[in-house]
Amino acid sequence: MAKATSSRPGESHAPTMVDVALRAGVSTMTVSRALKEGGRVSKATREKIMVAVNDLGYVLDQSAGSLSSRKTGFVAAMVPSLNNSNFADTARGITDELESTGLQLLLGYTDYTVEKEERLIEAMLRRRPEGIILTGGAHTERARRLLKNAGVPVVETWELPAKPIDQVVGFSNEEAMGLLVKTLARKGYHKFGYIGGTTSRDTRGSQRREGFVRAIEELGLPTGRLVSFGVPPISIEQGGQAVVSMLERWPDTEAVLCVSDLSAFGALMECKRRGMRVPQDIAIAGFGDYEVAAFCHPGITTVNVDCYGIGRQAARRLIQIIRGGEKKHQQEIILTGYRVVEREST
Amino acid sequence: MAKATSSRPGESHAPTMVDVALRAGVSTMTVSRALKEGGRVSKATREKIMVAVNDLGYVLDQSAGSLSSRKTGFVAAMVPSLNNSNFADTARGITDELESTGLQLLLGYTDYTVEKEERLIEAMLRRRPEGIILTGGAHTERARRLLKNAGVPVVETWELPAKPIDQVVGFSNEEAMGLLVKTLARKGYHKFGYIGGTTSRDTRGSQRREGFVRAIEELGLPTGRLVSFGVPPISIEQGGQAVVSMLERWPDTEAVLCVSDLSAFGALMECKRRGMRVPQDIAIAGFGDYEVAAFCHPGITTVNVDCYGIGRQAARRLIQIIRGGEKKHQQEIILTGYRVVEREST
DNA sequence: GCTCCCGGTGATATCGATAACACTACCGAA
DNA sequence: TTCGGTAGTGTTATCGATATCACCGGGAGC
Repeated sequence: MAKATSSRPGESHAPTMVDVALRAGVSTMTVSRALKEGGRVSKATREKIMVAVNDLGYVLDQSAGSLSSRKTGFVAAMVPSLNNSNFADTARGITDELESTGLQLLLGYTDYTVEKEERLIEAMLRRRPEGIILTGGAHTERARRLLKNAGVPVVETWELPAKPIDQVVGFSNEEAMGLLVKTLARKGYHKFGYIGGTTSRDTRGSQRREGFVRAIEELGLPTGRLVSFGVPPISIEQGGQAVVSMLERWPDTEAVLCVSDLSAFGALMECKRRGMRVPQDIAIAGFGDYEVAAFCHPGITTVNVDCYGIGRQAARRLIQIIRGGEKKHQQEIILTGYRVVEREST
Repeated sequence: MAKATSSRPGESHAPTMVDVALRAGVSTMTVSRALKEGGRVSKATREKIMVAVNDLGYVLDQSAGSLSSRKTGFVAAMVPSLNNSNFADTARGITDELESTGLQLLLGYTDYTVEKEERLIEAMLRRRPEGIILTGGAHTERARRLLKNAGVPVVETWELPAKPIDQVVGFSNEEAMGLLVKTLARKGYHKFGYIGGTTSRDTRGSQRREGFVRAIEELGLPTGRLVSFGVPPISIEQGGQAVVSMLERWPDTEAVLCVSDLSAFGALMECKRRGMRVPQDIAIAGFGDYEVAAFCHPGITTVNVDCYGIGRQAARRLIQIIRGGEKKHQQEIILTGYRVVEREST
């Protein structure tokens, strides 16, 4: 019999499992089992319990549950920004993959800084997540230490870090941008310019820029046409301003590659506003294959990245490790695809 | 003295407060106080404790903390979609407002359905959030019951529900769309068309449509030019397809109003692709003032909504209630602003 | 007929923190 | 001197669930 440590009739605090157990005439342990997936409880008992649960409007308290089971059911994920549709897709991929597993996402955004990321990691770790998903491979030393101590699987995404913490799901931004350059060079473009943000906060942006520079050098094309404008993530408006600056300094530029589709779109609109023909007068390409790139006029050539897939695969890998119970799991590096999408802007 | 219920040397599970207390030579209670904001602990003791915390790499376990303090520090928020920059802004507003308070956001997306919202609410309630933020006023009966039982403050946002659950932070979508119609009518447009999604899943979309219809009727303008296309949220591509359908059925339409800027952008691009001049041949307006509307060419006339402010104010109101400890708080309805932004597309 | 095993259930001991209260110095005011 | 007040600390009792082990009855296998 369950102990009668229940609510006094007058007071109405939220019902607990004890209340349910009393009402159904069973022990709390049986209630606990009935509310779980694989709980071995007879059909009759389960029904009694469900009736009691509905009558009382009982909702399981997972805070208490996680304490005793030592499983919180949380997965923490950090993205640079919630407003970037690429990362929003990744977040959606994570959520969708987690949905069937009963794991819940703790989502935070770092605003593209490792300092905020560090604080966020610390806050998240207080919730004892069973796995952690990060964007990129740049972290503070302290963040690395915290993650190591936490002893939970970590997935870095969207890049191929030189010194991975644990798991990786991503692609080489450098190679992807290099592929874009080569694709356009093959079409006959010769004088390439690059538009990106000013600082190195956005490591993916820096890698794309490096990929651009290296590809240009390898192909023996004119170098040096690099415009840095605005703190990442560089906006549509800043893309427009940057292309103006590009044309002032190097008016004969034939093709402008941008760190993202948003800046490319801004550049495109600014060129059209100035009466330039795209791609006849100037070709423009972006990165990320945002929806706007496909449906603006002319459509923007870009690099499509499997954002949603990155999220799903990162989550899937975490689930494997968490549910697999591998004590010492293998490091795994999962490459995700990308491809150049050629449209009318080049 | 603290009891010595600590880890055996060989095994290395994560350190607990007991480990810290032992190492610092104090009780766990003192450690707990030292790690809290307003904890009254002597400077010397706090320093000893901090040394121990760093040595051990200790991180507070909030799961355990919330159980005993009966405060989880969670706020749950549900938005229709993570990929919509308007809602992303709201989510950012919530996060930013919560940041300084130590409250943490549990974010979920409903995919524009009340059924998924209901499941999400149930899942969130298991985490015992101290407050809940919803988008819109349409919920299942069961969801309403769950929320009532939970006994925590609830904020509905982005609309003015006819039957509010508790707090409200939003505006009238109907009036906002009506204002847009009247503004354009004043410029001389006469034959108005409307483009929106097919179902009523998107209640804000339905309200905007109603606002459109009512304004047209009040002004005595030609009615009936309504195109429904695609399941909300209607995409850029669908906006383009919808405007084609509009022009086929009512070729003399002078101004097309769209449920959102994305569909307006799609419509705009499709018109340009077909060689139409905007606004001379056809005027186009959207809703939401997305970044793309401001920087595409021509810029799209739209209704600016304070998305970020909705998030901040919703969170602020929750914090007031939570921290204020008002047992029976007042219902409050906070109106957020909107304004028509006229650009070249009309 | 006797084990053995297994489905179904209950009792007990935690999980890791904090609330609440108790206690000790030590201060200044009456 | 005595008393109240306060800063700093410790002790104890939970918070609400679940892991674990124990127990019981009945069918299968010999």
